[in-house]
Amino acid sequence: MTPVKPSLELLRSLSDEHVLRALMRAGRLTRAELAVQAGISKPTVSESMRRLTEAGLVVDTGDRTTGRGRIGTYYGLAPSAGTALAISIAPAGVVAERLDAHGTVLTRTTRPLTRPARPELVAAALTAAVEAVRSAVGPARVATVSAADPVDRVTGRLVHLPDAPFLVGELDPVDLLAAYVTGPVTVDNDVNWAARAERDQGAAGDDFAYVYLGEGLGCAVVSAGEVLRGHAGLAGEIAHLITVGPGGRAMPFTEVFAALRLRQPSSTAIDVPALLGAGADVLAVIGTAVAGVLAATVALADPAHIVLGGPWGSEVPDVVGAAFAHLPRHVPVRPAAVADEASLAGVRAHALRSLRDAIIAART
Amino acid sequence: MTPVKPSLELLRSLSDEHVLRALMRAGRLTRAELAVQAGISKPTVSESMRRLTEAGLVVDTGDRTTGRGRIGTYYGLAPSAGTALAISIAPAGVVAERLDAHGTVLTRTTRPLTRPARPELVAAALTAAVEAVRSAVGPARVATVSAADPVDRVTGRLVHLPDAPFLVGELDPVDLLAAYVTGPVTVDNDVNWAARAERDQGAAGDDFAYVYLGEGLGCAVVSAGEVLRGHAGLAGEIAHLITVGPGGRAMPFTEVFAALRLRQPSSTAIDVPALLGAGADVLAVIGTAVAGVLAATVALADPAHIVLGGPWGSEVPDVVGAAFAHLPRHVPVRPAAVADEASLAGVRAHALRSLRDAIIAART
DNA sequence: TCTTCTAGTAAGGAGTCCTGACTAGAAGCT
DNA sequence: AGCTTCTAGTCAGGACTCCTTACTAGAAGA
Repeated sequence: MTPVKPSLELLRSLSDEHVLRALMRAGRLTRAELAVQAGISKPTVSESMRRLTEAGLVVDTGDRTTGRGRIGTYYGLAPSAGTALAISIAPAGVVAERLDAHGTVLTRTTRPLTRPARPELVAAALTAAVEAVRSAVGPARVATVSAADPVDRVTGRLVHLPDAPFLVGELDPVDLLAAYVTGPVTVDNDVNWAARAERDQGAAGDDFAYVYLGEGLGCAVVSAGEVLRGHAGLAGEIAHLITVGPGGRAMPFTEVFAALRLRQPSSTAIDVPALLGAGADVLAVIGTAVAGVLAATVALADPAHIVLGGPWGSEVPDVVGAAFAHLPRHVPVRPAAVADEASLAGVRAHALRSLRDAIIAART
Repeated sequence: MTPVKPSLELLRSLSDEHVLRALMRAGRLTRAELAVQAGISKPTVSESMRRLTEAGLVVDTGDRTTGRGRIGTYYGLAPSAGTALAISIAPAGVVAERLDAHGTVLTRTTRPLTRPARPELVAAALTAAVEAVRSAVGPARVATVSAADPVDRVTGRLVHLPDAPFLVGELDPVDLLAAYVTGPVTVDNDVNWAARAERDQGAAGDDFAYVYLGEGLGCAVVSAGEVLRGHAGLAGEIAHLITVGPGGRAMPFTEVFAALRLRQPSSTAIDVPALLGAGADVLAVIGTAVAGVLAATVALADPAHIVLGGPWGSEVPDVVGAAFAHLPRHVPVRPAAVADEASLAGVRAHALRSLRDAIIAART
């Protein structure tokens, strides 16, 4: 709505941004190559390089071209330009990775967790993991965090919803990580990150829904390439969505598993092994219940198709698909394409984008 | 992701855009006032004005300042800069308005429709209405259309969904209006436009859901200020959402009204007068059914609150609110703030934005 | 050894924005 | 009435950015 003010400073800043982004993509380039990549004339690139090297963001890598003509000098991002933290917090443990602006994973560490998760132990594991991937060049610029619980959109804190299992527990990642990072800390739900990974890597397109079925139940709606977050960040928490239960009774999704006695003792978490070992009749009931959830998703969000992920979500697409096909409006159901550390993949991609933006913005 | 190429042309274009937008906001301004409004120096404004008057987008309005110092000349957008069409197509009739770039309604006409709507009659009424608001200065640049049926996101055609009433019928507004407009024709569902009007004018915020309850059933989810459209544009078509019916049975929303015998004869449209005259027990069932829909909306989209609109939606917030309050996750329910021609209000706002963008883009 | 080719720099031109000074012209004050 | 004050718009000059063209340095190939 309000376009930026026209000024010569804007032009200069855009030139620098083009040069930096080209270097981020390619790793190292000569001035001549940069001119081609960035679509800018050689003299202008030279001017920009002078500014960026002075600012300490770009350095001569020492490498030289070998070819016909005069040897060229390769330039690349300075190591001190900054790194990003990509972190995943799940009931099984904490994973922390440090990335540079090219997207390379520099360090990685994991810290197991015991169950049930106790807040102070989770916090300690998180801090320890971050300490372990510390680097010599100084603090990271940005951090991106995936958590296996609902996340408050504004504060980034983990939230406990009624009748949903609290897998990770009371935690404030923004507060814990503030000391290790100079820029923004982004926190979101693991299902949302997995959906973003599916969008980026799978052939999922820009409008689909990702339904996660594990101990907890979650859903991410991707519309026009963006994950729907909602007012408080609790979009996709489908535990209370009303669907078809045993005997055709209407009941909240989570209570279907209570009615089928598929919950873990003294918890609202689903007993996944028991579910996977259940008989065909029980699975049919589950299929119908999931199909009801899918019907709601299709009615409200109109996805091109639905991706099923999670420990048991990837095991039941046929049962669910069969029940779903009976409904008047249905769309294809397919298992997730990104299976291995799906949410961490989404976190990495965001951390990289966020780091690059931070570096671009850093040059005053 | 890909920033624009830095060039002096970019600067010039930005200056012109600032000047044009200031003129659109204020109506008429002197060069000195423009310099202040647009945040640009006086000589630069003069240069920009020279270009824009040459392009025919800006004219001397003939007015002069009266004040202490030298008299100034007021400049304004040229009438030939362009106009926009704002159109609403509902079962009751077609409304067409012509707006200028300041948002003033220049002409307005309505064409009644007989029921049930027949496609060729609707098309004729639409064409007649557009002809009636024709202006002497030439064709409109853009058109924005609201239709009381689901709209295909890509083609703009009206779509008939199973078990939903087809109120307007087979119609291709983009094709019909192409002859009257040089720029884009935007078509969307009336509920989506009403939700946008609610966002702009009411105190609805940027994350809410608008549930429309009339002869047809609709819902618009506004997230981060944007209306969720979905893959084919059919997001919010809640007729098949599974909810609680009579006797606690799970059934699609639309079938609740069939079970209660509240449908119009030989149609899936709801008999609104009968519904409003129904007894407390029937209303309680309806309240529970709507609450089930709201539960799905809250679970999937996490709105800050829910707005109820439509002929009978604004009559039942208490009944619905009571049933909704029993559910574990509920949010405030309120009637719509924009009651009168809500969707046309949303259409107008979009037509204005679209026209302004088209004018900005027009200056090559 | 000479030619060919390429990386990087230098020089000059075009274009844009800004500041500050200047002119024209009307309103208000004495 | 005449002077002062104030404002709209223009002019001149400076700073800056980008581009094209030409040039230099230096290595590989013939």
